[in-house]
Amino acid sequence: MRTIRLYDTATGELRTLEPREPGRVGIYACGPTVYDRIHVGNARPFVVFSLLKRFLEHEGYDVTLVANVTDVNDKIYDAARTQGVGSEELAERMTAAYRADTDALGLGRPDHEPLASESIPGIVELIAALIEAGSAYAVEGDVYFRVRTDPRYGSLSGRDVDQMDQGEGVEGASRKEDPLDFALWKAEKPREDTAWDAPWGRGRPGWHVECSAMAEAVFGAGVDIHGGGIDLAFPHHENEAAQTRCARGHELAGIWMHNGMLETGAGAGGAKMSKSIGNVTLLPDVLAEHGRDALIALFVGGHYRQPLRFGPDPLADAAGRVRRIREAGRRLVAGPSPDWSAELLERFLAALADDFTTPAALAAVADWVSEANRADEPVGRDDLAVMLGLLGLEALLESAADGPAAELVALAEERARARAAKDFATSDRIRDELLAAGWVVRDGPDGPELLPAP
RNA sequence: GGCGACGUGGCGGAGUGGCUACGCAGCGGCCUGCAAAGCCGUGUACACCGGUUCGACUCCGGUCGUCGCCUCCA
Repeated sequence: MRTIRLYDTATGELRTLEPREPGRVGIYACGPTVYDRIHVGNARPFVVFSLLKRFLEHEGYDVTLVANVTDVNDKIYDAARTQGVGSEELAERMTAAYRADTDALGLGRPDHEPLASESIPGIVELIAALIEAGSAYAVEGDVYFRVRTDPRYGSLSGRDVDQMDQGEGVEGASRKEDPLDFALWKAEKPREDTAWDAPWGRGRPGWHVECSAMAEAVFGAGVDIHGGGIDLAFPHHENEAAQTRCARGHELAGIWMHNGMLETGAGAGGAKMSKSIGNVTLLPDVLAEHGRDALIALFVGGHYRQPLRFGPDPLADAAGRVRRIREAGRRLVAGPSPDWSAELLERFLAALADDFTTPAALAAVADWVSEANRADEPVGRDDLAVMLGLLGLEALLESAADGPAAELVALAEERARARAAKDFATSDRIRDELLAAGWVVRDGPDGPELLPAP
């Protein structure tokens, strides 16, 4: 196994991955709150952590990836009320949509996808432990986390508790001992249609506590990598970390790994893609219009920690990259790759081992493609298949499922005859007809062939 | 205001104290009846100002600017 280094948000530096249990890596990635279809920004962590899992497995680790779904939340109550449906019904429908949308990315599923609504016993137990430890208190059916009992609070996101904005949240402000405190449990309210019994009263969990509970349900005492979007670092992950620390006496995560945001708009800087801003593009729409390969190529074309410009132009760039790789793939043969490939494969893997730098890995792929295109001998595809597989682009080596219809083949043959007779007017006319039917004619040394039009 | 990330060639985007990243687009050429695909060649790039150094795009300080978080957010 090579040394793998990842940037840890908590320490602000690259750290060597040293799993708690040798050979096994646990990853917990925060998933979406399901009150609507997910947008492409939500897809980034799904892609990043799915691909990280592939790489770690390639390096010989046994990897368990957990990505939760938040299905109990104020937003869900609000959306359900607006639509006049039950919140459970909406959450179930949107969870199914989330699964379908991420399935379409073609990266497989995480090993576990716990739901908050199915994790209540563990959540209640964790809250009880916090109350027992003096780090939480019940007030009128709510339970709040006592932030100042955690001396390390703020260490993940680099904040000083005493300098934090003391702005009062509207909710529960009068019941909190300290404005910094946050809700672990919220007492049932008249217009909410899901609630569970708990020792301090009927209600439902706060957002942050579910992740601490679900992570320990799968991994026990801590997880090697805990991740999600950088916008979750505070307060969500900070609060998760505090809960686990105060209830269990150990850190929740070894390495905190956060992906950057998608940005929209042209020019220098953009605006974060966000449901609250309303500049979102739904994942299924992107997949339908541009295909999953272009989207994944766009994602791996940037470093996961950096903000990524999203829009038609970046997608078109990515599509161009995809096209070139696919073209090269058409000329490859099955079997081991030539000697020159080893160095490029190593460069590729080293790039991933160095804070999962997929753009540098992709550069190795590009160089591999150039080398293969230059080769006079048939080139074996094995190493390229490994690299593309680790980037989630294995489909680029698959040939088109269906060939052209019989009448188009006949047309192409007619054109070949015209061309042989140097009747170029006819052959060019037929070529246009074929193009209109969605097929490009390419006259190669072995005769013409029909390819799906881009 | 506080904290964090960052400012690289037309666009996107890695990286490094002295040596071609890479992709897309462009230009010239080869190949082709013409295309397409491919190949070859081609770009005074590193926000600004100081400092350290034999040498900085790369280190240090400052300035300006962008983005994120500080409220739900991947």
